[in-house]
Amino acid sequence: MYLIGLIEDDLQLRKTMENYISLQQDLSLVFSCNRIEKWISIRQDAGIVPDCILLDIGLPGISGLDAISIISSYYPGVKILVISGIEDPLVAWQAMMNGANGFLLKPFRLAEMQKQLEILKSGGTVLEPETMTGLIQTARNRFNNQDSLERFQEFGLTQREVQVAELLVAGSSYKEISTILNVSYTTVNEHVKNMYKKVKVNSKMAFINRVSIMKS
Amino acid sequence: MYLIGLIEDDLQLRKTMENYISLQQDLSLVFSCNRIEKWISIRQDAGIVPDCILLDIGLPGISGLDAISIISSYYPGVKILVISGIEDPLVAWQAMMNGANGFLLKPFRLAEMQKQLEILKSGGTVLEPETMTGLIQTARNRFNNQDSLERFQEFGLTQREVQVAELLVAGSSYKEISTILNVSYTTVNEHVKNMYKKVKVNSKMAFINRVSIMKS
DNA sequence: AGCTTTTTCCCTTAAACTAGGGATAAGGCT
DNA sequence: AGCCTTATCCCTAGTTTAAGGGAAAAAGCT
Repeated sequence: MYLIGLIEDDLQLRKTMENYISLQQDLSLVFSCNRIEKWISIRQDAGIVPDCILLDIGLPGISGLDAISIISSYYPGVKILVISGIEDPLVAWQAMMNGANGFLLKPFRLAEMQKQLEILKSGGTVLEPETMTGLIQTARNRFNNQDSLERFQEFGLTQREVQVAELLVAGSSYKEISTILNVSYTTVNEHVKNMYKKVKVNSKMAFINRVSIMKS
Repeated sequence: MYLIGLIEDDLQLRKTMENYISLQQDLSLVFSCNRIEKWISIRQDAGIVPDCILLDIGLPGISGLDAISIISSYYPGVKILVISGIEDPLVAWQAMMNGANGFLLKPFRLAEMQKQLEILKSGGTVLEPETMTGLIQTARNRFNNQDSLERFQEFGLTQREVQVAELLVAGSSYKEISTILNVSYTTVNEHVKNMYKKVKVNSKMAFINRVSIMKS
Protein backbone atom coordinates (compact mmCIF):
# COMPACT_ATOMS: atom_id res chain seq x y z
CA MET A 1 0.00 0.00 0.00
CA TYR A 2 1.37 3.39 -1.03
CA LEU A 3 0.34 6.39 1.08
CA ILE A 4 -0.37 9.56 -0.86
CA GLY A 5 -0.70 13.19 0.23
CA LEU A 6 -2.21 15.76 -2.09
CA ILE A 7 -1.68 19.51 -2.22
CA GLU A 8 -3.57 21.09 -5.09
CA ASP A 9 -5.53 24.31 -5.19
CA ASP A 10 -7.69 23.55 -8.20
CA LEU A 11 -10.69 22.06 -6.44
CA GLN A 12 -12.00 20.20 -9.44
CA LEU A 13 -8.68 18.62 -10.24
CA ARG A 14 -8.19 17.73 -6.61
CA LYS A 15 -11.52 15.99 -6.42
CA THR A 16 -10.76 14.11 -9.61
CA MET A 17 -7.41 13.00 -8.27
CA GLU A 18 -8.83 12.06 -4.88
CA ASN A 19 -11.42 9.99 -6.63
CA TYR A 20 -8.89 8.26 -8.85
CA ILE A 21 -6.58 7.49 -5.96
CA SER A 22 -9.39 6.05 -3.86
CA LEU A 23 -10.24 3.70 -6.70
CA GLN A 24 -6.74 2.25 -6.84
CA GLN A 25 -6.13 -0.85 -4.80
CA ASP A 26 -2.54 -0.06 -3.99
CA LEU A 27 -2.92 3.65 -3.24
CA SER A 28 -4.30 5.32 -0.13
CA LEU A 29 -4.93 9.01 0.41
CA VAL A 30 -3.75 10.24 3.81
CA PHE A 31 -4.40 13.94 3.38
CA SER A 32 -5.58 16.42 0.83
CA CYS A 33 -5.46 20.19 1.09
CA ASN A 34 -5.30 23.24 -1.12
CA ARG A 35 -2.23 25.04 0.16
CA ILE A 36 1.17 24.27 1.53
CA GLU A 37 0.56 26.59 4.47
CA LYS A 38 -2.32 24.37 5.42
CA TRP A 39 -0.07 21.36 5.48
CA ILE A 40 2.57 23.14 7.53
CA SER A 41 -0.01 24.01 10.14
CA ILE A 42 -1.58 20.54 10.31
CA ARG A 43 1.42 18.27 9.86
CA GLN A 44 2.23 18.17 13.59
CA ASP A 45 -1.11 16.59 14.44
CA ALA A 46 -1.56 14.65 11.26
CA GLY A 47 0.33 11.64 12.53
CA ILE A 48 0.52 9.63 9.36
CA VAL A 49 3.44 10.45 7.11
CA PRO A 50 2.74 9.77 3.45
CA ASP A 51 5.14 7.93 1.15
CA CYS A 52 4.56 10.42 -1.58
CA ILE A 53 3.17 13.91 -1.85
CA LEU A 54 1.60 15.18 -5.04
CA LEU A 55 2.35 18.88 -5.00
CA ASP A 56 1.03 21.57 -7.28
CA ILE A 57 3.64 24.31 -7.51
CA GLY A 58 1.38 26.85 -9.12
CA LEU A 59 -0.16 27.62 -5.75
CA PRO A 60 -1.00 31.02 -4.32
CA GLY A 61 1.03 32.06 -1.29
CA ILE A 62 4.29 30.22 -0.72
CA SER A 63 5.93 29.12 -3.91
CA GLY A 64 5.68 25.41 -4.44
CA LEU A 65 9.40 25.40 -5.11
CA ASP A 66 10.07 26.49 -1.57
CA ALA A 67 7.44 24.07 -0.39
CA ILE A 68 9.57 21.25 -1.79
CA SER A 69 12.53 22.25 0.35
CA ILE A 70 10.33 22.64 3.39
CA ILE A 71 8.66 19.27 2.96
CA SER A 72 11.84 17.38 2.30
CA SER A 73 13.59 19.00 5.22
CA TYR A 74 10.85 17.74 7.51
CA TYR A 75 10.50 14.35 5.87
CA PRO A 76 13.61 13.50 3.91
CA GLY A 77 12.20 10.15 2.84
CA VAL A 78 8.98 11.42 1.34
CA LYS A 79 8.83 11.38 -2.44
CA ILE A 80 7.53 14.53 -4.02
CA LEU A 81 5.82 14.41 -7.38
CA VAL A 82 5.45 17.94 -8.64
CA ILE A 83 2.46 18.96 -10.69
CA SER A 84 2.83 22.14 -12.66
CA GLY A 85 1.10 24.08 -15.33
CA ILE A 86 4.29 25.96 -16.10
CA GLU A 87 6.45 24.67 -18.90
CA ASP A 88 9.51 26.73 -18.02
CA PRO A 89 12.59 24.45 -17.87
CA LEU A 90 14.00 26.62 -15.09
CA VAL A 91 11.02 25.76 -12.92
CA ALA A 92 11.50 22.05 -13.48
CA TRP A 93 15.19 22.39 -12.75
CA GLN A 94 14.62 24.27 -9.54
CA ALA A 95 11.96 21.80 -8.48
CA MET A 96 14.26 18.82 -9.03
CA MET A 97 17.20 20.52 -7.36
CA ASN A 98 15.05 21.41 -4.37
CA GLY A 99 14.33 17.74 -3.91
CA ALA A 100 11.42 16.77 -6.14
CA ASN A 101 11.39 13.20 -7.44
CA GLY A 102 9.21 13.69 -10.46
CA PHE A 103 7.55 16.36 -12.54
CA LEU A 104 4.18 16.14 -14.23
CA LEU A 105 3.09 18.84 -16.63
CA LYS A 106 -0.58 19.79 -16.67
CA PRO A 107 -2.73 18.63 -18.25
CA PHE A 108 -1.77 15.02 -17.63
CA ARG A 109 -3.54 11.73 -17.74
CA LEU A 110 -4.25 10.00 -14.47
CA ALA A 111 -2.77 6.81 -15.85
CA GLU A 112 0.45 8.70 -16.50
CA MET A 113 0.39 9.90 -12.92
CA GLN A 114 -0.03 6.37 -11.67
CA LYS A 115 2.83 5.17 -13.82
CA GLN A 116 5.08 7.79 -12.28
CA LEU A 117 3.95 6.82 -8.81
CA GLU A 118 4.89 3.22 -9.54
CA ILE A 119 8.34 4.26 -10.55
CA LEU A 120 8.80 6.60 -7.59
CA LYS A 121 7.82 3.72 -5.36
CA SER A 122 10.70 1.64 -6.64
CA GLY A 123 13.18 4.48 -6.18
CA GLY A 124 13.29 5.61 -9.78
CA THR A 125 12.71 9.03 -11.26
CA VAL A 126 10.73 9.86 -14.37
CA LEU A 127 10.22 13.01 -16.28
CA GLU A 128 8.37 13.54 -19.47
CA PRO A 129 10.79 13.57 -22.42
CA GLU A 130 10.32 17.27 -23.14
CA THR A 131 10.80 18.25 -19.53
CA MET A 132 13.89 16.07 -19.46
CA THR A 133 15.38 17.82 -22.47
CA GLY A 134 14.89 21.23 -20.86
CA LEU A 135 16.32 19.99 -17.60
CA ILE A 136 19.48 18.59 -19.13
CA GLN A 137 19.91 21.77 -21.13
CA THR A 138 19.60 23.87 -18.00
CA ALA A 139 22.05 21.63 -16.18
CA ARG A 140 24.54 22.00 -19.02
CA ASN A 141 24.24 25.78 -18.96
CA ARG A 142 24.83 25.88 -15.24
CA PHE A 143 27.53 23.26 -15.21
CA ASN A 144 29.49 25.26 -17.71
CA ASN A 145 30.05 27.88 -15.04
CA GLN A 146 27.66 30.49 -16.12
CA ASP A 147 28.22 33.62 -14.09
CA SER A 148 25.59 35.68 -12.35
CA LEU A 149 25.59 38.28 -15.07
CA GLU A 150 24.38 35.86 -17.69
CA ARG A 151 21.89 34.37 -15.29
CA PHE A 152 20.29 37.72 -14.67
CA GLN A 153 20.42 38.49 -18.35
CA GLU A 154 18.41 35.36 -19.03
CA PHE A 155 15.55 37.39 -17.67
CA GLY A 156 16.23 40.23 -20.06
CA LEU A 157 17.69 42.60 -17.50
CA THR A 158 19.81 45.45 -18.81
CA GLN A 159 23.41 46.00 -17.71
CA ARG A 160 22.45 48.57 -15.15
CA GLU A 161 19.62 46.45 -13.86
CA VAL A 162 22.00 43.54 -13.42
CA GLN A 163 24.24 45.75 -11.30
CA VAL A 164 21.31 46.77 -9.16
CA ALA A 165 20.11 43.16 -8.96
CA GLU A 166 23.48 41.91 -7.78
CA LEU A 167 23.69 44.52 -5.04
CA LEU A 168 20.10 43.97 -4.04
CA VAL A 169 20.54 40.21 -3.77
CA ALA A 170 23.75 40.74 -1.83
CA GLY A 171 21.69 42.60 0.75
CA SER A 172 22.22 46.27 0.02
CA SER A 173 19.39 48.71 0.62
CA TYR A 174 18.21 51.12 -2.05
CA LYS A 175 20.07 53.87 -0.26
CA GLU A 176 23.32 51.92 -0.21
CA ILE A 177 22.94 50.96 -3.84
CA SER A 178 22.36 54.57 -4.78
CA THR A 179 25.60 55.54 -3.05
CA ILE A 180 27.57 52.74 -4.63
CA LEU A 181 26.28 53.36 -8.15
CA ASN A 182 26.33 57.09 -7.60
CA VAL A 183 22.74 57.68 -8.63
CA SER A 184 19.72 58.89 -6.71
CA TYR A 185 17.52 56.82 -4.49
CA THR A 186 14.62 57.17 -6.89
CA THR A 187 16.67 55.83 -9.74
CA VAL A 188 17.40 52.68 -7.82
CA ASN A 189 13.72 52.38 -7.02
CA GLU A 190 13.02 52.85 -10.72
CA HIS A 191 15.39 50.06 -11.78
CA VAL A 192 13.94 47.76 -9.18
CA LYS A 193 10.43 48.46 -10.46
CA ASN A 194 11.48 47.60 -13.99
CA MET A 195 13.35 44.48 -12.92
CA TYR A 196 10.36 43.20 -11.02
CA LYS A 197 8.14 43.72 -14.01
CA LYS A 198 10.54 41.80 -16.21
CA VAL A 199 10.77 38.78 -13.97
CA LYS A 200 7.13 39.09 -12.96
CA VAL A 201 7.44 39.43 -9.21
CA ASN A 202 6.40 42.05 -6.72
CA SER A 203 8.75 41.74 -3.80
CA LYS A 204 12.44 41.42 -3.13
CA MET A 205 12.00 37.96 -1.68
CA ALA A 206 10.14 36.72 -4.72
CA PHE A 207 12.83 38.24 -6.90
CA ILE A 208 15.60 36.49 -5.03
CA ASN A 209 13.85 33.18 -5.05
CA ARG A 210 13.17 33.49 -8.72
CA VAL A 211 16.47 34.72 -9.94
CA SER A 212 19.13 33.30 -7.71
CA ILE A 213 18.07 29.99 -6.31
CA MET A 214 21.04 28.10 -7.60
CA LYS A 215 24.46 29.49 -7.47
CA SER A 216 26.83 27.37 -9.50
CA MET B 1 13.09 7.84 -42.13
CA TYR B 2 15.53 8.15 -39.26
CA LEU B 3 19.22 7.77 -40.09
CA ILE B 4 21.28 5.84 -37.56
CA GLY B 5 25.03 5.55 -37.02
CA LEU B 6 26.46 2.84 -34.81
CA ILE B 7 29.70 2.77 -32.87
CA GLU B 8 30.05 -0.39 -30.81
CA ASP B 9 33.06 -2.60 -30.21
CA ASP B 10 31.26 -5.75 -29.14
CA LEU B 11 30.94 -7.45 -32.50
CA GLN B 12 28.09 -9.69 -31.53
CA LEU B 13 26.02 -6.88 -30.09
CA ARG B 14 26.75 -4.74 -33.10
CA LYS B 15 25.57 -7.38 -35.50
CA THR B 16 22.42 -7.87 -33.46
CA MET B 17 21.72 -4.16 -33.49
CA GLU B 18 22.48 -3.80 -37.18
CA ASN B 19 20.10 -6.59 -37.86
CA TYR B 20 17.35 -5.10 -35.74
CA ILE B 21 17.73 -1.68 -37.28
CA SER B 22 17.61 -3.04 -40.80
CA LEU B 23 14.34 -4.73 -39.98
CA GLN B 24 12.67 -1.50 -38.88
CA GLN B 25 10.71 0.37 -41.51
CA ASP B 26 11.48 3.81 -40.16
CA LEU B 27 15.15 3.30 -39.35
CA SER B 28 18.09 3.24 -41.70
CA LEU B 29 21.68 2.39 -40.85
CA VAL B 30 24.18 4.77 -42.47
CA PHE B 31 27.34 3.51 -40.86
CA SER B 32 28.56 1.00 -38.33
CA CYS B 33 32.03 0.72 -36.86
CA ASN B 34 33.82 -0.48 -33.79
CA ARG B 35 35.74 2.58 -32.68
CA ILE B 36 35.38 6.32 -32.58
CA GLU B 37 38.71 6.78 -34.35
CA LYS B 38 37.32 4.79 -37.23
CA TRP B 39 34.38 7.11 -37.53
CA ILE B 40 36.62 10.17 -37.40
CA SER B 41 38.65 8.81 -40.30
CA ILE B 42 35.68 7.86 -42.45
CA ARG B 43 33.22 10.64 -41.72
CA GLN B 44 34.67 12.95 -44.39
CA ASP B 45 33.92 10.53 -47.18
CA ALA B 46 30.84 9.09 -45.66
CA GLY B 47 28.72 11.89 -46.98
CA ILE B 48 25.55 11.06 -45.20
CA VAL B 49 25.18 12.59 -41.76
CA PRO B 50 23.07 10.46 -39.45
CA ASP B 51 20.26 11.86 -37.34
CA CYS B 52 21.35 9.80 -34.40
CA ILE B 53 24.47 7.96 -33.32
CA LEU B 54 24.36 5.00 -31.00
CA LEU B 55 27.61 5.22 -29.10
CA ASP B 56 29.16 2.70 -26.78
CA ILE B 57 31.26 4.54 -24.25
CA GLY B 58 33.06 1.48 -22.94
CA LEU B 59 35.33 1.57 -25.95
CA PRO B 60 39.08 1.02 -26.12
CA GLY B 61 41.10 4.02 -27.29
CA ILE B 62 39.42 7.41 -27.07
CA SER B 63 37.03 7.56 -24.16
CA GLY B 64 33.44 7.51 -25.22
CA LEU B 65 32.85 10.53 -23.02
CA ASP B 66 35.29 12.54 -25.09
CA ALA B 67 33.79 11.03 -28.20
CA ILE B 68 30.51 12.69 -27.31
CA SER B 69 32.11 16.13 -27.25
CA ILE B 70 33.94 15.38 -30.47
CA ILE B 71 30.87 14.21 -32.30
CA SER B 72 28.67 17.04 -31.18
CA SER B 73 31.29 19.61 -32.07
CA TYR B 74 31.37 18.25 -35.62
CA TYR B 75 27.65 17.79 -35.91
CA PRO B 76 25.81 19.84 -33.32
CA GLY B 77 22.45 18.61 -34.51
CA VAL B 78 23.17 14.91 -34.25
CA LYS B 79 21.49 13.11 -31.38
CA ILE B 80 23.72 10.83 -29.37
CA LEU B 81 22.30 7.84 -27.59
CA VAL B 82 24.92 6.48 -25.25
CA ILE B 83 25.19 2.80 -24.58
CA SER B 84 27.12 1.80 -21.50
CA GLY B 85 27.80 -1.19 -19.36
CA ILE B 86 28.83 1.03 -16.49
CA GLU B 87 26.21 1.82 -13.91
CA ASP B 88 28.11 4.68 -12.27
CA PRO B 89 25.84 7.75 -12.00
CA LEU B 90 28.86 9.95 -12.55
CA VAL B 91 29.42 8.41 -15.96
CA ALA B 92 25.82 9.07 -16.96
CA TRP B 93 26.14 12.61 -15.65
CA GLN B 94 29.31 13.30 -17.59
CA ALA B 95 27.84 11.78 -20.71
CA MET B 96 24.75 13.96 -20.52
CA MET B 97 26.77 17.07 -19.68
CA ASN B 98 29.06 16.41 -22.64
CA GLY B 99 26.06 16.49 -24.91
CA ALA B 100 24.46 13.06 -24.96
CA ASN B 101 20.72 12.93 -25.52
CA GLY B 102 20.00 9.58 -23.95
CA PHE B 103 21.60 6.81 -21.94
CA LEU B 104 20.96 3.10 -22.25
CA LEU B 105 22.38 0.72 -19.71
CA LYS B 106 23.54 -2.70 -20.93
CA PRO B 107 22.00 -5.14 -21.15
CA PHE B 108 18.96 -3.52 -22.76
CA ARG B 109 16.12 -4.73 -24.87
CA LEU B 110 16.07 -3.68 -28.48
CA ALA B 111 12.48 -2.53 -28.11
CA GLU B 112 13.62 -0.20 -25.34
CA MET B 113 16.27 1.16 -27.65
CA GLN B 114 13.73 1.80 -30.34
CA LYS B 115 11.44 3.57 -27.90
CA GLN B 116 14.27 5.88 -26.96
CA LEU B 117 15.05 6.54 -30.60
CA GLU B 118 11.43 7.53 -31.18
CA ILE B 119 11.61 10.04 -28.38
CA LEU B 120 14.97 11.43 -29.47
CA LYS B 121 13.49 11.93 -32.90
CA SER B 122 10.82 14.22 -31.51
CA GLY B 123 13.32 16.24 -29.53
CA GLY B 124 12.73 14.59 -26.18
CA THR B 125 15.16 12.92 -23.82
CA VAL B 126 14.67 9.70 -21.93
CA LEU B 127 16.65 7.98 -19.31
CA GLU B 128 15.84 4.82 -17.45
CA PRO B 129 14.29 5.66 -14.06
CA GLU B 130 17.30 4.40 -12.09
CA THR B 131 19.77 6.31 -14.24
CA MET B 132 17.60 9.37 -13.83
CA THR B 133 17.65 9.09 -10.06
CA GLY B 134 21.42 8.88 -10.02
CA LEU B 135 21.71 11.77 -12.40
CA ILE B 136 19.48 14.07 -10.40
CA GLN B 137 21.30 13.10 -7.25
CA THR B 138 24.62 13.93 -8.85
CA ALA B 139 23.27 17.26 -10.01
CA ARG B 140 22.02 18.04 -6.52
CA ASN B 141 25.37 17.19 -5.00
CA ARG B 142 27.03 19.53 -7.42
CA PHE B 143 24.71 22.44 -7.12
CA ASN B 144 22.80 22.11 -3.95
CA ASN B 145 23.26 23.03 -0.39
CA GLN B 146 22.41 21.34 2.86
CA ASP B 147 18.84 21.29 4.04
CA SER B 148 17.24 24.21 5.71
CA LEU B 149 16.19 22.68 9.00
CA GLU B 150 19.69 21.70 10.05
CA ARG B 151 21.00 25.01 8.90
CA PHE B 152 18.58 26.97 11.01
CA GLN B 153 19.10 24.79 14.03
CA GLU B 154 22.82 25.31 13.86
CA PHE B 155 22.09 28.83 15.00
CA GLY B 156 20.20 27.65 18.05
CA LEU B 157 16.77 28.61 16.81
CA THR B 158 13.82 27.07 18.63
CA GLN B 159 11.26 24.92 16.81
CA ARG B 160 8.87 27.77 16.45
CA GLU B 161 11.59 30.09 15.27
CA VAL B 162 12.62 27.56 12.63
CA GLN B 163 9.06 27.53 11.34
CA VAL B 164 9.01 31.29 11.18
CA ALA B 165 12.45 31.34 9.56
CA GLU B 166 11.38 28.92 6.85
CA LEU B 167 8.32 30.89 5.99
CA LEU B 168 10.23 34.14 6.08
CA VAL B 169 12.95 32.85 3.77
CA ALA B 170 10.30 31.38 1.52
CA GLY B 171 8.99 34.89 1.04
CA SER B 172 6.00 35.14 3.36
CA SER B 173 5.26 38.45 5.05
CA TYR B 174 4.79 38.74 8.81
CA LYS B 175 1.09 39.00 8.21
CA GLU B 176 0.98 35.84 6.13
CA ILE B 177 3.13 33.98 8.64
CA SER B 178 0.82 35.04 11.44
CA THR B 179 -2.14 33.64 9.52
CA ILE B 180 -0.38 30.40 8.71
CA LEU B 181 0.88 29.76 12.23
CA ASN B 182 -2.31 31.14 13.69
CA VAL B 183 -0.65 33.67 15.96
CA SER B 184 -0.72 37.44 16.01
CA TYR B 185 1.39 39.75 13.92
CA THR B 186 3.29 40.94 16.95
CA THR B 187 4.22 37.41 17.88
CA VAL B 188 5.77 36.88 14.51
CA ASN B 189 7.60 40.15 14.92
CA GLU B 190 8.74 38.92 18.31
CA HIS B 191 10.13 35.64 16.95
CA VAL B 192 11.89 37.50 14.19
CA LYS B 193 13.49 39.86 16.67
CA ASN B 194 14.77 36.92 18.69
CA MET B 195 16.00 35.08 15.60
CA TYR B 196 17.93 38.11 14.45
CA LYS B 197 19.56 38.48 17.83
CA LYS B 198 20.61 34.84 17.78
CA VAL B 199 22.23 34.98 14.38
CA LYS B 200 23.46 38.52 14.98
CA VAL B 201 21.86 40.33 12.08
CA ASN B 202 19.45 43.20 11.78
CA SER B 203 17.63 42.73 8.53
CA LYS B 204 15.90 40.01 6.58
CA MET B 205 18.49 40.11 3.83
CA ALA B 206 21.35 39.71 6.26
CA PHE B 207 19.49 36.83 7.85
CA ILE B 208 19.05 35.09 4.54
CA ASN B 209 22.61 35.59 3.51
CA ARG B 210 23.72 34.23 6.84
CA VAL B 211 21.62 31.10 6.92
CA SER B 212 21.48 30.23 3.26
CA ILE B 213 24.95 29.43 2.25
CA MET B 214 27.05 28.34 -0.63
CA LYS B 215 27.46 30.84 -3.34
CA SER B 216 31.00 29.97 -4.28
C1' DA C 1 13.17 62.80 -38.39
C1' DG C 2 10.68 59.78 -35.54
C1' DC C 3 10.70 55.68 -32.54
C1' DT C 4 12.49 52.63 -28.91
C1' DT C 5 15.48 51.55 -25.21
C1' DT C 6 18.20 52.83 -21.47
C1' DT C 7 19.25 55.67 -17.97
C1' DT C 8 18.35 59.23 -15.03
C1' DC C 9 15.35 62.00 -11.78
C1' DC C 10 11.09 63.60 -8.90
C1' DC C 11 6.64 63.15 -5.83
C1' DT C 12 3.46 60.42 -3.22
C1' DT C 13 1.09 56.75 -0.75
C1' DA C 14 0.67 52.36 1.21
C1' DA C 15 2.59 48.37 2.95
C1' DA C 16 6.17 45.81 5.22
C1' DC C 17 9.96 45.51 8.24
C1' DT C 18 12.99 46.72 12.48
C1' DA C 19 13.36 47.56 17.20
C1' DG C 20 12.61 49.61 21.58
C1' DG C 21 9.56 49.38 25.51
C1' DG C 22 6.57 46.18 28.64
C1' DA C 23 3.53 41.96 29.91
C1' DT C 24 1.57 37.14 30.88
C1' DA C 25 1.60 32.09 31.18
C1' DA C 26 3.35 27.32 30.93
C1' DG C 27 7.13 24.27 31.64
C1' DG C 28 11.76 22.83 33.31
C1' DC C 29 15.60 23.00 36.41
C1' DT C 30 17.91 23.89 40.95
C1' DA D 1 10.38 29.14 45.59
C1' DG D 2 13.16 31.44 42.33
C1' DC D 3 15.10 31.46 37.68
C1' DC D 4 15.27 30.55 32.75
C1' DT D 5 13.33 29.37 28.38
C1' DT D 6 9.63 29.36 25.23
C1' DA D 7 5.74 31.30 23.38
C1' DT D 8 2.26 34.47 23.33
C1' DC D 9 0.43 39.41 23.10
C1' DC D 10 0.33 44.88 22.84
C1' DC D 11 2.00 49.84 21.62
C1' DT D 12 4.94 52.90 19.22
C1' DA D 13 8.31 55.06 16.16
C1' DG D 14 11.39 54.97 12.59
C1' DT D 15 13.13 52.80 8.31
C1' DT D 16 12.79 50.35 4.02
C1' DT D 17 10.19 48.59 0.05
C1' DA D 18 6.69 48.72 -3.52
C1' DA D 19 4.21 50.92 -7.03
C1' DG D 20 1.54 54.59 -9.06
C1' DG D 21 2.07 58.94 -11.41
C1' DG D 22 5.15 61.99 -14.61
C1' DA D 23 9.53 63.68 -17.08
C1' DA D 24 13.87 64.14 -19.78
C1' DA D 25 18.44 63.26 -21.93
C1' DA D 26 21.27 60.12 -24.76
C1' DA D 27 22.05 56.25 -27.89
C1' DG D 28 20.65 53.38 -31.55
C1' DC D 29 17.75 51.98 -35.41
C1' DT D 30 14.67 52.66 -39.52
